[in-house]
Amino acid sequence: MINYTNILREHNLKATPQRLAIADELYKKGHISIESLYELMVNKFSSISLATIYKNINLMLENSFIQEIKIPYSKSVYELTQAPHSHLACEKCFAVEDITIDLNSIIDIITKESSFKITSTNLVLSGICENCQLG
Amino acid sequence: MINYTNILREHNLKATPQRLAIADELYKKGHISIESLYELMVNKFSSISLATIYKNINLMLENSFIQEIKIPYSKSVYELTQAPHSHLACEKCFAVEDITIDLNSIIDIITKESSFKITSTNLVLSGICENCQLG
DNA sequence: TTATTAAAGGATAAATATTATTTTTTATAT
DNA sequence: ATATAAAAAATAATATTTATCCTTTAATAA
Repeated sequence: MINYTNILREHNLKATPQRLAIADELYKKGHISIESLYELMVNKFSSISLATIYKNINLMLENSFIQEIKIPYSKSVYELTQAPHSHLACEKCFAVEDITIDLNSIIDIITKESSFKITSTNLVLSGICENCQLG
Repeated sequence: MINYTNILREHNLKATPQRLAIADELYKKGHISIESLYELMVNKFSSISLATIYKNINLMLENSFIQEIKIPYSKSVYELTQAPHSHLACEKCFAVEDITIDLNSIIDIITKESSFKITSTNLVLSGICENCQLG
């Protein structure tokens, strides 16, 4: 179990128990939606407010402690900030997996062909995950 | 000016004046958010209801007449359904451009390396558009 | 054409989702 | 240990999206 106290502080976020719990859930689950996170947090802090979830998610986003991943035909999920990577989104069970894909060649081509200056990439590949292919 | 009557009907959508106007705006603007679309439509149909916008957008999505594009740190925009393609999103002026990128090699690699069955791709490249680089 | 009918639009209420406000509590630096 | 700025809790307020109900209309066929 990782202690996120210092990592939170490095992102200018006070290390409150609620935030440590959010970080811990994000670490354990990998990707969580707002509503799932709220349900998980209520188990740990019975009196936690939904507003606290939103305020923390927004602050964590602003301070780049977490990232939002927008999924087609589904709700956004959030993850701890890591090295840039892409995502696999299962259309059946809505699970989200990380995947590292080298997009540099694509960026190079676009940079040469157009005048658009790319600063970040967001790639979500939708389909059916291994588990759902079996069932 | 394209007449979308038949195209709407092919998607099992009645060709009402409101829908023809929505199609026309999507064609002209390329990508529009819900609120922008509502503003544009009020100019043409002063008594149009916001619910009509939502109902039509949802129906058009269900019938694949349009697509939703989820943009990082911004609101979704909608476009007429075309051949699959990717998007360039300007972080400054929030304009969205279409761009055709061949992602087949990437899909092939993932298909070989993992058990995930990819059915569609969603790539949004964020950055600064040509216009905003000048200003 | 006109009549019929299922569907769409308008108005508005209701439900969800998100943000703001106020007071109480707490993490952190001194 | 104390002071203080920030966070949490408890709402209230907004914003966004969907549902409802009644009226109007597009599509179909006689």
